[in-house]
Amino acid sequence: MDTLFPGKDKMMEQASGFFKLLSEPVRLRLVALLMDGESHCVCDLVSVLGLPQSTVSRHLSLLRNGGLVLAERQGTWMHYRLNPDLSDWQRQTLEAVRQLKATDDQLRRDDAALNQALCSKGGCTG
Amino acid sequence: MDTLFPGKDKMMEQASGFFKLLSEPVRLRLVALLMDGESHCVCDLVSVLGLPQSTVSRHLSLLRNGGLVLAERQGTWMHYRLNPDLSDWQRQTLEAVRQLKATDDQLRRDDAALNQALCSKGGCTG
DNA sequence: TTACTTTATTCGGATATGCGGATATATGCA
DNA sequence: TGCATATATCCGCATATCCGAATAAAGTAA
Repeated sequence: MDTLFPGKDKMMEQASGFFKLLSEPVRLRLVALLMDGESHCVCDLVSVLGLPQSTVSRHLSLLRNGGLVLAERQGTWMHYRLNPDLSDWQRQTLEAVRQLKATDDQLRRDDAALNQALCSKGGCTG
Repeated sequence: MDTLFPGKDKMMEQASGFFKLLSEPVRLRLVALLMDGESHCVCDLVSVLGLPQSTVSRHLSLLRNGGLVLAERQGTWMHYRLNPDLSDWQRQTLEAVRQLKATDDQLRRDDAALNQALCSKGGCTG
């Protein structure tokens, strides 16, 4: 079941579990990518991160399990997006991540790569 | 040297490392306690958390190593406090923790216990 | 059904993390 | 010096975490 927190108190567990989800570079990159408010399929995320599909899928599964993201099937594709119903302190933490994105090279590269990927698929300029 | 992040990219490492520090219940409780803006000796923190001194000291050492808290010797005692010079996104994250404190039973109990401990030492009502 | 695409899960192994008793260090004081 | 207090570190051990190739599962279309 991919634990990421076996059993502790209760709310503390939830709180530290939330931070634990963000404490892994791949997951932090994924969350940062999903902060554009859109849904994205696993394949796009895989191509942006440049990591094995199993790795990305596993981390997405953990994020989903922790309630940070939602998943929705659309045909063959699974689309992930941020969970809009987070608690206040969780939302505020994600705002901190948004601020981090402004200065972190890796996260900015990821963002650019995602836009690039979406362009070559759908056509960009709207 | 107590790793808590062996070697990765760079800023990402710092960012996820920051969240990793908060992802451990004991450390989260410590950070929450130190958010009163005061310095506290290890012994007080030990008595509040009700955990072995070695455990508390080890976690404080990790927090210090990660730049989240500062330590200052005062005679026999070592006083820990939050590092006031954090980056914006880090400060915002701590604000989220402050919000969490408002609703988390464990963290509130800790706060009460700390005040209690300080009272029986120094005299309270000031 | 078969073939193909996308995603999820399994598996073994390397590494990281947390624990807490025991011990080492540091400081203060007589 | 010797003793007491406070803190840091060491140590072995249990558990958690991560990786990524391989495989399974789910959907689509012929």
